[in-house]
Amino acid sequence: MPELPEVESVRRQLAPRLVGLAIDRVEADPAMPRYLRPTDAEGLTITSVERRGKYLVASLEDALDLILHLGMTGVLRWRDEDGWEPDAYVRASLHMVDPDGRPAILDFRDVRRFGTLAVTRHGEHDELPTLAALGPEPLGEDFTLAGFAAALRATGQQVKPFLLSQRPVAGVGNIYADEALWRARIHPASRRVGRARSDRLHAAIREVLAEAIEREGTTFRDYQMVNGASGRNAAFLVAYGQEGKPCPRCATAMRKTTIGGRGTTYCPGCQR
DNA sequence: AGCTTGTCCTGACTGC
DNA sequence: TGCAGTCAGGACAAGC
Repeated sequence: MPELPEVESVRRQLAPRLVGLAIDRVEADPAMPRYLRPTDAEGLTITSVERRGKYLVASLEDALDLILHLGMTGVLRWRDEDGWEPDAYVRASLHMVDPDGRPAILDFRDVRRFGTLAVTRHGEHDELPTLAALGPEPLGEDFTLAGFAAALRATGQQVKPFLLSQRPVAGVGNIYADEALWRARIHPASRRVGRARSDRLHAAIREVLAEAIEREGTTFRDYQMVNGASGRNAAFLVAYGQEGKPCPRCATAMRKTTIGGRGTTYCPGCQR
């Protein structure tokens, strides 16, 4: 499940090679309802490859954005490189030509079809409501203690589903929500998060995401980078997927439950 | 308007 | 061994 650290790791591998290339042709499964005008990218040069939350946003000539969301199982691979050959799960491909004249084909493999591929006018993301309403980048200066505290105070939602909504902060998914809430000692179902706990959660989100980026993401099952490598963060998880193991802080057995319809692992001993 | 629930999707896993 | 049922969770729409 690619979250911010996974998408950032992909972006860092992708950007140096992609910037400056022209997209000659886009092959995309026409049956995918979340693919919006992908062929509008044809003939246009990529000028930058940025990331907003879990979205990859490539700027194209003519003031267009090429937006890619990896969904649950999305992976990008260069055709016939690093041991990759396309299979039945490739839903879209970008056909380009490297500066040396060789074809460069980027395949988008997405087993569960939850991914998004869209071309929009630059900055006009109303067709992607979560992107349009996306909260601040957690590692940027717009993610402030006061703003985060105010957002938590204003909502009536449980704290974990609120984080997953992408509105208080961008890029936190199920893995890093569990990790950050554990680190901040906050119960994931809490509806009242005061300033002290809000500040702890703010710091915890930044820490778990920054550490995961350093380790190039968490590979639980599907996630891999553009060269096929796995992330190295899975061994450092203390909450997500750690049901039954002793809490590293208080030794209580980690418990799994469902909150907001999502599997949630937390420590009943020290997350209140 | 905002929160909650259900839906999509398909491979992996569980239990009989 | 085979097969049905369940689970996983991104975003988002429908329902309350």
